Amino acid sequence: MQIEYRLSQRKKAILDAIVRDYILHGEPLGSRTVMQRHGFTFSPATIRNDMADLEEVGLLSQPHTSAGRIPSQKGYRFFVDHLMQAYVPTLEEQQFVRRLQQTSRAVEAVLAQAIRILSEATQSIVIAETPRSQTYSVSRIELILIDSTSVVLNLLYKNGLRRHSVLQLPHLVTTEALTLMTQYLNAQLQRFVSIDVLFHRMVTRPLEREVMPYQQLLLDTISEIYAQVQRDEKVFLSGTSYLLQEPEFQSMEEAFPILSFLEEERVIHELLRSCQNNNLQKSHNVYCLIGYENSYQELHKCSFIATPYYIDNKASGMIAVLGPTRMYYAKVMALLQSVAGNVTQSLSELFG
Amino acid sequence: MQIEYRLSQRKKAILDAIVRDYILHGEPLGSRTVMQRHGFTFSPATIRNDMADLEEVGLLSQPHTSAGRIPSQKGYRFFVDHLMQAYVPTLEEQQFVRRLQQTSRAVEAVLAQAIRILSEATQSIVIAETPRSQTYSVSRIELILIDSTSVVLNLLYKNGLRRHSVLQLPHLVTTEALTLMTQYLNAQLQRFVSIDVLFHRMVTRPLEREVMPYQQLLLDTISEIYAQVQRDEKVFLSGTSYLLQEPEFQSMEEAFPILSFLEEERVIHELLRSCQNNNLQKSHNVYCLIGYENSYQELHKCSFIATPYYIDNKASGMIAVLGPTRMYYAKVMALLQSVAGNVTQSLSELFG
DNA sequence: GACTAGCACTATATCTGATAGAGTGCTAAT
DNA sequence: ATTAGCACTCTATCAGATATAGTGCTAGTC
Repeated sequence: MQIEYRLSQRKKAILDAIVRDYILHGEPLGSRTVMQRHGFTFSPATIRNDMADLEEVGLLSQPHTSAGRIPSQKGYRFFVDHLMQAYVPTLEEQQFVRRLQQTSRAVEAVLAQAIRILSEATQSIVIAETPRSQTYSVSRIELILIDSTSVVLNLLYKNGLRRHSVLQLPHLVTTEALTLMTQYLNAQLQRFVSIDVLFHRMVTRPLEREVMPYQQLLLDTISEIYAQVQRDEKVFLSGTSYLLQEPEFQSMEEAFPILSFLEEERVIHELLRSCQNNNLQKSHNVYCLIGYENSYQELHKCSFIATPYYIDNKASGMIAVLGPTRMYYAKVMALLQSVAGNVTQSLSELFG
Repeated sequence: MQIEYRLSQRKKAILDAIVRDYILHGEPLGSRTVMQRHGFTFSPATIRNDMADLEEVGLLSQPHTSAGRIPSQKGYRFFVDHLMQAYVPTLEEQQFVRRLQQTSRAVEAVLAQAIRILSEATQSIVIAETPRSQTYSVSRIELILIDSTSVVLNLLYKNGLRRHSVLQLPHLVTTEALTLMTQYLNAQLQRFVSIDVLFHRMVTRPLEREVMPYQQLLLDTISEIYAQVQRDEKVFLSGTSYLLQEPEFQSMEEAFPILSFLEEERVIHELLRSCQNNNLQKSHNVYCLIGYENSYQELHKCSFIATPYYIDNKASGMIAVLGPTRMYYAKVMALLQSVAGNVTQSLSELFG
């Protein structure tokens, strides 16, 4: 992705000016305008020549012959990688984003509020996922019988957090069976460290002889636990309607596929996960997919900026901004990081 | 709302034809077209005169002088109330809608699937709310201590359902305190029947002397229980992007306010509840708000069709379809009722 | 009196051509 | 290497012409 271009300082300056200006105004830039608006001392003709060169290497493009130039997707990429200056949020923005501080006690509520704030601040679509189950590693499982088919599942995490929930089992359970299962599951957990691994082992391999009588019950239980741990994995969306305010998405042919795409929770999940799984390079400390770099065809006219939030020093889930490729990258990246930082902090207080 | 018009049979037939045709094709109808497409034996001139009369009483309108007529919102209302024939779903539709039958065990999953099916079948936005807390009436509360600050809350409902959840209390609790509280709460519940009433009494009036030592704990507990019961009240949305496929919502000025409106969960809740609260007249057995009849200004160009689903013979929550006023009312109403019926059935099996 | 044929009238949509404006590319001069 | 100048190109916009779809009204018919 990172292509090297040998560009003169002047060409870089021109490209930089065009990208910044286009992001702001959304209109193709002619050579005269570039000169006037950005205080260049060369003549328009010089700029024209440079622009022609920049177009040749694919960093700029022209909607039609007699229009000005606009950045190509490669142009945005070069800008983000080599030209972009960090954005310093205004005081208002800082305060606005910091409203997250005093928060409620549920992870979901923190995230819901965070994406709302961020989508309002950036006037873009914001996506977040709840913490992935792998990130809290379970240190102990406790099962407490409350009636013949319900048990309290008490998960103790390495980070000190504990979470209770109630399992509804399909069979009758006895206290003895439960005690045995608890011991067995904890012993297994010691060996295999994570619920995910444990679950997959238990459903694919035969069980030890001593617990064979409880085989069905045990499998049901671990499945319920696993489901419980997975169930909470949700996706939050905010600000989808902002997309319609962008001039490039005014017409329904452009907007419809994207809004449809966002209705598929499963796919959004995939997208959020793909960043970390594919070991994507970070730009300015965030994951950044510009246009075609995104493997989802529906998002080829969008840019996607994502960064994780942390629980217990582990990247636990993603927060992402989705907007047109003509996006105020510097600002979005700054505010996104700021909000993700606040989320990390809120959650660590919550789990501390 | 129900205005009486004295219309000749012929005028009714013409209005009926125009509304049905416009719903299908979306284009204004001229007198000739009405005659040809709907097999009228009168001449266009006659139809023209009738159309002029229908316009005069406000049932039709004309986009501009030399265009055909389209139904006004009053026209749709008259159509729905007096002209519309019930729609009989095709076999495919019946099968499609019936896919809900084999369902999962969670209320949320049933609703999520139901609105997805319905929005696909009607190609419209569909909204549903989770069952309102009042509708399950709680017959007994059980509290079981599992560690010093967590208790299992076991709610037994009159309909036989039981729901477990875990409360996280802000203070330490002892077994004795818990026993006392359980007794007290159940006694109160006997008197005041519903959790809502009980909660509101407890927070607004002084407590009995015998439980005064536990005042704070008791208030925290009832608040947590109430919050627990309320927390589940969510809104599900499906098919928002279908709105953009309607010709009347192609331009972002039209579509944006509606999509923004739908991002406010709170307001949707209000809307869904307002139907039953305001004791709205039903048309064809469903609630139906056409255009301006809706009190939310953002929805003045939409029609809203809603019907409750039932748990334990009580209307427990709403399912609704939102679309343009130019909506295939008969079909939407039929499919909506069919899906709502299936939801009622699925939930009653779940709770049986 | 209810209906209809005929016609003048009107508004929109669509096409055409003309014009202005913005911007380019190229050439020749500095 | 840079720039001034100029011919060229494409788009947007406007005016005018035309076709089309529809109406309303009048006068005549059953």
